[in-house]
Amino acid sequence: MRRSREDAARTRDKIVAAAAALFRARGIDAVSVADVMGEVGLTVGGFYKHFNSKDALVAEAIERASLESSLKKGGDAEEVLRAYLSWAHRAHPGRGCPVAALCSEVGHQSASTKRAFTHALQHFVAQVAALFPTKSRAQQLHAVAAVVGGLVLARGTNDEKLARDLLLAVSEEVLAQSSDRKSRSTRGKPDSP
Amino acid sequence: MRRSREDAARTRDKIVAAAAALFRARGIDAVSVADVMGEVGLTVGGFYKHFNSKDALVAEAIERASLESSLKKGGDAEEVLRAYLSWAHRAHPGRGCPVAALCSEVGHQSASTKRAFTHALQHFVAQVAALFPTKSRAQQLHAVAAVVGGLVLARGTNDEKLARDLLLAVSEEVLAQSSDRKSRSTRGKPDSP
DNA sequence: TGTACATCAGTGAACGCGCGTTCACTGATGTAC
DNA sequence: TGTACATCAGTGAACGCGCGTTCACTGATGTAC
Repeated sequence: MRRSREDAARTRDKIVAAAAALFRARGIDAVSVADVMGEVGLTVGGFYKHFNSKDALVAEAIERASLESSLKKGGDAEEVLRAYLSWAHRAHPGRGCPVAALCSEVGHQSASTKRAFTHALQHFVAQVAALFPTKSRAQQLHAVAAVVGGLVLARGTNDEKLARDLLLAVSEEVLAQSSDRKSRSTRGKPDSP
Repeated sequence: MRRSREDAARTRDKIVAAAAALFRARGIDAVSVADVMGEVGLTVGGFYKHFNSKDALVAEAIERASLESSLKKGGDAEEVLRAYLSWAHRAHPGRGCPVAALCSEVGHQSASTKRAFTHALQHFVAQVAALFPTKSRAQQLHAVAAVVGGLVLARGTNDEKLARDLLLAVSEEVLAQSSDRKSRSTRGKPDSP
C-alpha cells in the first residue's frame, strides 16, 4: 500500500545504504536486487518504484560509500593510515573503502559504474593528498596505489602472515617515505647503512 | 566421438589456456563454462570429461596464469617495472598479471580459488623480491602493493589522465626509492631541498 | 598382424535454479472541492 | 473541516534468460587375444 513521502524517502535511503554495504562486502554481481530489498525488509517488486535498474542503484551506492567512508575523518596521517591498513578494515569491507572493495571488478561493469568508481577514486586521491600535503603529487599517487593495493592483496590471500606483513609494510613505508621526516628516525627503520 | 590421448591432453591444455585468458579479461563469474569451451571450439558437455567443476578449472587457470605471466622475464628492474605499469598491460588484462586481474573479486570466491590466488601472490612477491634484492622485505612488499594497486586503479578508472599519472607515478617512485640509489639522482626528482 | 570389443572424448538437449525486470493488484496517502 | 477520488509505495507471482551440471548417445581409439 502507499506510504507517506517521508517514509518513501527513508525507504529509498535505506535501499542505497544496504546496497552500499552489500556490494562492498560481497561484490556487485553476487548481490541480487532481492538481496538488497530483503536486507531492508521489503520485497523485490517495490525496488523499481525507486530506481530504473540495478545499474542505477550500483552507481548511487558507490557514490554513497565513497562519501561516507573512504578514509577515517580527523586524526593525523599515521592514525588514519593505520586504521585504513588495519586487520579490522581487512575483515569488514562492507563498511570500508569502496575503492579497495570494488577495484578489480569495476573494470567489467557498466559505464555508469565505472564513472561512479572514478569519482570515488578521485575523492580518495584528494583525501590522501590532504593527509600528506608535503608529498609531491607522484608520491601521493604512489601512496594511494600502495595503500589500496596492500589492503586488497591482504584481503585476497588466505596466508594470514603475508596479509599482516603487507598491511604493516605498506603503512610503515608510506609513513617512512613521507616528507614529514621526523617519523623516519624515531621509527628506526634500517634503510641505508 | 573418442579422441586419442594426445588429442585429449591437448584439448585439456587449450581449455586451461582459454580459461586463464578469459577469467583475467572478464572476471571469473562473468565467464561461463560454455564461453571457455566455445573459445576452444567445443561444446559445453565435454567439459566435464576433463574437470569436476568450474571451480576446479578456476584454480588451475589461476595457477597457469601465475606461472606464465606475472612479470616479464629477464631485463633489469626498470624495464620490467615499466612493462608491468605500461598502457599495454592496462589494456590487456587477459594476457597480464593474474594477481592484478583478480585481486578484489577473489575475496568472494571459493577456498580453492583463494588458495590458487595466494600461490600466485606468493610467486609474485618472490619475483619482485628477486628484482629488488637490495630492498628490505617491507620495501619489497610495499612495492608489490604499489605496482598491483597502481595497475588495478588505472584499469578501474575511465579518467585516462589519472590512469596515466598513476602508472607513471608508481613506476617512478618504486624505482626512486630503490636502494639502487643511482637512478634517483639521474632522474632529478625533487624530493627534499 | 588381424579382429572383436571395451573405453571414453565429445555432442547437444535437458535439468533445476536464480537472476533482473514486469505486472495486476492493494490500500493508505495526498489532493481537489 | 469533510468527503470523494486519484496517486503511488509496496506485494508477490510471473516472464524470459543464462547459468552449472547431467545424461543418453556416437564413433574413433585403445586393448586383449
